[in-house]
Amino acid sequence: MNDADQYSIRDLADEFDITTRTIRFYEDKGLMQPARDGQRRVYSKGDRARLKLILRGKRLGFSLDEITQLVSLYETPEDTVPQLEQYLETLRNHRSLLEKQRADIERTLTDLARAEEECRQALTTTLNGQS
DNA sequence: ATTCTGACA
DNA sequence: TGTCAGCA
Repeated sequence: MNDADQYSIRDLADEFDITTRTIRFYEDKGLMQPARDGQRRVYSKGDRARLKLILRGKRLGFSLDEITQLVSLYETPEDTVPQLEQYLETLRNHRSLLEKQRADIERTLTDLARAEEECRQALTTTLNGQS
């Protein structure tokens, strides 16, 4: 089911070490729209490239929503400038999200350190009182 | 044998 | 995303 530029869902699943379920999952999310041979899904080289992009986005920590934006860009090699600008915006939004999460983590860390210190003091105070 | 859709102890 | 079911 291969050789030319046609791939079965299994060909892609094996190639990218993912399950066929995962590929269908991405399709449900609108990330891919493979051709059909009756009910069977038939993937082109373009579909394979798209899946590659989806997987790359996932590795970079992008949400499926962000990946959807990135994939849509790939689908239109035409207007380069607008694409790059949109891509840049997606990257900025992602950076913004990560920085917010980092800020939240740091805040939680300081709160944790404070609680820990209060706990230590309460503990030593109690021990002193008992001895 | 393999894929597909739908569903969820 | 896994998995099981009931089809084709």
